[in-house]
This record gives sequence, structure tokens and C-alpha cells, in this order.
Amino acid sequence: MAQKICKHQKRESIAFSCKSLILQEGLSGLTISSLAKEANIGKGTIYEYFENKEDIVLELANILHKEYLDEVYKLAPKKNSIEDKIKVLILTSYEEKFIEYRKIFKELIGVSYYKTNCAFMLFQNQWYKQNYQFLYKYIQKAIKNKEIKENSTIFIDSILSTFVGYFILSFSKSDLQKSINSIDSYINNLFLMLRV
Amino acid sequence: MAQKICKHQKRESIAFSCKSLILQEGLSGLTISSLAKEANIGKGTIYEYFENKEDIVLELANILHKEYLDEVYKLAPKKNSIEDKIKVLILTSYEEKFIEYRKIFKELIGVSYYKTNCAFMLFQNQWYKQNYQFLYKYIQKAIKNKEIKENSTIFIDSILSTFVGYFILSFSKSDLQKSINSIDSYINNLFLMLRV
Amino acid sequence: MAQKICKHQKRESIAFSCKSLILQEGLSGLTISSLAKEANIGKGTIYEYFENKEDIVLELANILHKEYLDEVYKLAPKKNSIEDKIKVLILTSYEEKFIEYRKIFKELIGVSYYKTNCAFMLFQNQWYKQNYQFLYKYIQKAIKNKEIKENSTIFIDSILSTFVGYFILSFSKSDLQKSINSIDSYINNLFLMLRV
Amino acid sequence: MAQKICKHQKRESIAFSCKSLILQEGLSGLTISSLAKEANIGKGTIYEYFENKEDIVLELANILHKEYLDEVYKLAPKKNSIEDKIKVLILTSYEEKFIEYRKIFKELIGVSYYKTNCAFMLFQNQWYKQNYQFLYKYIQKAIKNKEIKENSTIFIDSILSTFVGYFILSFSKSDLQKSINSIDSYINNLFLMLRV
DNA sequence: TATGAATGAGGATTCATTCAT
DNA sequence: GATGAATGAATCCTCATTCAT
Repeated sequence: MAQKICKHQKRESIAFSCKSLILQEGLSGLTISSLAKEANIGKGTIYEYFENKEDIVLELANILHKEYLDEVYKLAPKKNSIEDKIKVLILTSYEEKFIEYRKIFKELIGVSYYKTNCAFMLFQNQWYKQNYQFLYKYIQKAIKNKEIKENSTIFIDSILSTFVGYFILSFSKSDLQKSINSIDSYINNLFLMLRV
Repeated sequence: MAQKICKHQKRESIAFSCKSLILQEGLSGLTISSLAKEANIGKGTIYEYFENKEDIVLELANILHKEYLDEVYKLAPKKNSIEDKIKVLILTSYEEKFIEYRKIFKELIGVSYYKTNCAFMLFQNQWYKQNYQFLYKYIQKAIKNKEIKENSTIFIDSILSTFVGYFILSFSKSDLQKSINSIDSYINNLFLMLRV
Repeated sequence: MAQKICKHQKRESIAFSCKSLILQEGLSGLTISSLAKEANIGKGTIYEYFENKEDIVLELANILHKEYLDEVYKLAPKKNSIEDKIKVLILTSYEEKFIEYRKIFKELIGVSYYKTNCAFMLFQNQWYKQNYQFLYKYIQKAIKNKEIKENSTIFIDSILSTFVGYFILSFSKSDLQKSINSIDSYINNLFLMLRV
Repeated sequence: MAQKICKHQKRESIAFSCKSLILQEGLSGLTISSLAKEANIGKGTIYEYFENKEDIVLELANILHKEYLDEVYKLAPKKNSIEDKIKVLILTSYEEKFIEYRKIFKELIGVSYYKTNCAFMLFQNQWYKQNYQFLYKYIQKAIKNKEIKENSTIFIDSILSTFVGYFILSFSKSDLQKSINSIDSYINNLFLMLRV
């Protein structure tokens, strides 16, 4: 058992070294050599813990996304309206605390489209599903409470697309606050329409 | 003058060879060697017409985007409502005719986020501006005609973000028609709200 | 004493794990890691019983060759003619029972010529000597019995060369039986000549 | 045309650098780096002329085997008896002039059995066929001349196996002359039997 | 005695770009 | 202007062996 925790911890520790490197040099600048140096271990050691380079980045992505969702699932219940709960999912990513998360994810979306690569697409699909679940849960609840129209779930895909679109474009914008306001009003308007 | 036309034509011809290669092997599979072979010219010749590899892909991107906008600017005036004009900008990309355009742009978005790279970000900014202009032109006109509310232009960013988001996610979806319907209803709802 | 038997048994047990791995993946596919896993021991433990990787393979080679010679020495006395006794040495290797022996030895001959390597050449010399002894013993006896010519021992080298040659080439042949028949007739002809 | 000759010459030149390296360090010691250094060219240049490392060694093998067969086909017609013609095929390899040829071929046989490797096995099969043809041609002629028995061709496989066997074992022998004599007498005895 | 985490030298291959012709 | 031979830095990954526990 101690063994397993150890292995798991080492994986995390390597993945975190990986994170700081991606933030510095970008994902395309990440090499096994640089990672080994950053993590203060031998190159071979990395391969004791990961199958290959992609595996490391995927581990990092999973860790970060879990952290993000944990935060979202912690904050959402504190909000009263369905609008605010959904805003938590989308807007939390624009907070100072998740600035690194955003940068890393930008790069991940990049590779997944640049390299025809199964593993990263799988991660993306998983990302989509987990976010879908979050939205589905709260929207369903609001439907049961007769707050919003019965067919409201069909807008989940639309919400997620908007989430992704703002995310992507936010990197070429100087003023994030405008994006945030825009998202805010998008959600407000959407639910204005969905409310019974 | 003849010289310039010649140079320009050669650039285009090379860029088109590049396009078919990207469609076959992906942008990450594109090499100068394969491009020279596809274009039936020497590797050195490519560097007579382009600064570097990135420059070629950028040329292709510009050509394709111009083609797309030309089509959009041709079709939009035939539509009566502001909604339909805007739908032209977004939904034309889902037509059979632009299937290659979509694939190439997916790859371009990929590199631009994967490689920390100025040139591709510039293209993206330009893409944003040109699309912004299109929307601004028609929305402004509708405002003048008192069809929609005065402050409607603030939703342009929202529309473009949604455009990009659907575009990105469409590649991991099996049923494009659902995306198209979703976009359609998104635009309808938005303008339901904007109409005076 | 118990210690020594133990050590000896462990060596054998490891060598046998090695055998099944070579049969599966080839000698070039054999790694200390895979061997440790197959033998259900730690990598370090292997080095408690063997000097190095080569040492393990050598142990296996010796075990297998001993097994083979034991069989040959058991079967040969049951044969009446000198020809048949010699055929036992060569043709037993083509029997179902020794199919693994042949595969392993093919690989061993491979390394010994591919890697300029003392240890494997030593094994090969030992192999030669042991087979030589076998042939010498029976041929000498036949000479004493005046069955064959006095100088017949000079053909031992020829017999062993033929043995090796057929062995080597048999791996690129589909029909082993043809090789067997060919060897059979080779021996018959040789002794036709040697008989007084 | 000049181009092609040039490419061909460069291939040969690289293959010859490869030869001297194999003679020095063995085939297992051959690296692309060392080859580039030996040939005084860049590592990348090697890949302009060869698909991969194996391809280089194969080119060398083909060149050497062609040289060997050329010599054999030149010398054989000068011999009168069928025995002597066949001895040319086998014994020429033991001459001073072909000492390098033997060393290289030893290594090639090594890899082909050590690495489960298609390309080298193909070469070996080709080697077998070409030698088979040589023997077939002369033995057939002798049959027509009624010098030897009609079914003599069935011994070709036997002769080639013996050739290979002596070849293999000759590397662990100090006295090559004994091998040569042994082969000589093997051929003599064989044809004593085959002569009508 | 047994272990297995850590190592790092080493090796094949790729490819954008240059430059002499 | 056109070429394509030459380049070599750069990268991922393997694996026998060691050694602290």
C-alpha cells in the first residue's frame, strides 16, 4: 500500500515539474531531457513512472481538471440560482487561481487538434462529458423545481460550445473582463428565455 | 509587373499543393520535402517564394479564408433577415463545399495554440477582425433600420465565440446536423431578444 | 552444501524462465526486466546468481546441451550400426521433443557471430568438443572392430560441419523431412566409403 | 543519367566505409554516428542514400556477394572437372583475397539468426538461390555429358549445407588449412560416388 | 538474501534550411 | 531563377547494472 502511494506521489511530482515547464516553454518546448532536469531525476526514471511523453501530459491534464472540477463542485452549491451555478463552471476558469490551468489547457487543446492523436482526443471527450454531467445535474434539478422549461437540457451543448469558444478566443484578448461580462450576459439571456 | 504576378501565382500554386498535403497527412505531417515533391519543384525553390515553412501555411490560410469570406459576402445579401445573414457566416462552413476548409482550419487552430507562435496568432486576430467587420456591418444596418436594439453590437463577440466553440467541438461529434440546429436556434433566440 | 544446491537450483530455475522468454520474444528481445517478471523475482536478485546477462544465457545453453547429449547418449547404444549411432547425434535435434532446443540454439549461434563475444564462442567450442568426443568414441570403437577404415576419424570434422550447416539452413526451409533424408543419405554414403 | 551514377557511387562509397567499420568493431558495434564519421559525411546524408541502417548493411552484403560470385564465375570455367568447379565456389572464400568477405558474412549470418529480421533472411535466401544456380548449372552439364549419375542434383542441398557448416565452424578454428583439406576430400568422395 | 528504484549513456532517425552550382 | 545534396541539432526511448535498504 505504501508502495502504491509512493508511486502515485512520484507520478504527481513529475507531472507538476511538467506543468511548470509547459508554463515556461510551452507544450511544444517540453522535452524529456528538460523534464528530467526540472524534476531532478534521470531520464530513465521518468519511464519508470510513465509509458511515454504523452502519458505524462495526460496525467497532468487529469490532475488539473480534477482540481478544477473539485473547486466547481465546491462552489456551485453555495449559489442560489441555476444561472449562478452554471456561471461557476465557466467563469471560475477566469479567476487568478486558475490562470495556470487555463494556459495548460490552451496548449492541450492545441496538440489535440494539431497532432492526430487518440489519447488527447479521449481526454477532450472526457472533459466534455464531465462538464456535461455537471450542467445536466443542475439543469435537471431546476426543471424538477419547475424553474425552467422542460426541454432546457437541449441547451447544454450550446452552453459548452460557448464555454469553449470564449476560452479559445480569450487568449488573443487583452481585456478578460469583457469576455467575462459577455459570458455573464449570455447566460442571463439564455435563462431569461428558459425560465417558465 | 509580370514578374510580380508570376511570383504571386507560384506562391498560390505552392500553397495549394500544401493544402492537399495537409488534408492527407495533417499539418504535423507536412514536410518541406513532401511539399516539394507534391508541387513538382525543388526544395530550394520553395525558399525562393517563402521565408520559411510557417510562411507557406499562413499563405494558404489567407487564401482559404479569403475564399470563405468571398462566398459569405456573396450569399449574405440574398438573405432578408439579419438572422439569416449571420447564419450565412457561421453555417456556410458546415456545407459540403467547405469541408476541406474546416479540416485545414482545425489544424491551424491546433498549431496556433500548441506552438507559442506569433505568426499564427496574428492570423487568428485577423480572422477575428474580418468576421467582426462582417457582423458589425449587418448589425449596424439593422440598428439603423430600427430592427434591433441600439446596443446589439456588444453581442458580436458572443456570436464569434459561439462560432468558434461549435467549430472546435464539432470535430468530436458524429452528428453535425445537431450542431447546425443548435447554432440555428442560438441565433434565433439571440435576435428574439435583440429585436425591438 | 544445502546452500550450494539451493544456489544451483535457483540458477536453473532462472535459466528456465529465460528459456521460455527466448522462445517467445527471441534472444534479442530478452531483457533483465522481463526475465525478473517471468521468474517472479526482483531484478537485483538475478545479479545475486549471475554475473551478467550473458552468464544467464550461457547457463541455459549448458543445461539444454547437457539434456540433449544425455538423450543422445541414452539412445545411441540401442543402435547397432555405427551409421545409426551417428544419426542419433544429428537427427535427434529434428525430433518434436527438441524443437525448443533447436530454436534456442539458432539464437545462440546468432549472438555468437553477431556480437564479438568471448563467452559464447567458448560455449561453441565446448559444444564442438563434446560432440567430437561422442563421434570419436563410436568411430574409434568401430575401427577397433575393423568395421571401418583406420583413418576414419579424420571425417569427424566433416560430419560436424555438415551437422551445423544443415542445422543453420533448416530454419529457412519449409520441409524439414527433406533435410532429414538428405542427412541420412549423407551419412550412409560416407560410411559406404569408410567401411572396409 | 549522370545523377544516377552519382547516387549509386555514393551508396557504394558509404557501404565501403561501413565495411571497414564492421571489420574493426563488428556489426553490433556499427552505429550511424560512427559510420558518418568514417565516411566523412553528416549523419543526415546517410539517410539521403539509405532507408535505414539495415539497408546499408544489405547493400554492402549484396556488393560483396556479387564480387564473390563474379570471381567464382570467372574462375570456374578454367577448371576441367566438375569437382574442381564446385571447389571453386566453396574454397575461394578461404583465399586471402576474401578474408574480409568471410568476416563480414559471418556477422551477417549472426544478425539474421539473432534478430528476427526479414531483410537479412531474404538476403540469405538469395544467397542460397544464387549458389544453388551455380551448382545446378555445372552439375546439369556434367549429367548431360554422362560424367555423373542422373539424380546428382539432389546433392546440391547437401553440398550447400556443408559449405555453410564449414564456413560457420571455421571461425573457431586455428588451422584453416585443415578445413580446406576436409572440404576437398568431402567433394572428392561425393563425386567418387556420383560418377558413373 | 532480496529487492526494485534510479540511472544515463547511447542510438536511430527526422527535417528545416543553406548554398554551391 | 532553380535546384537538391548536405547538414547536424534535436528528440524519444531502452535497458543492463548498481546500490541503499
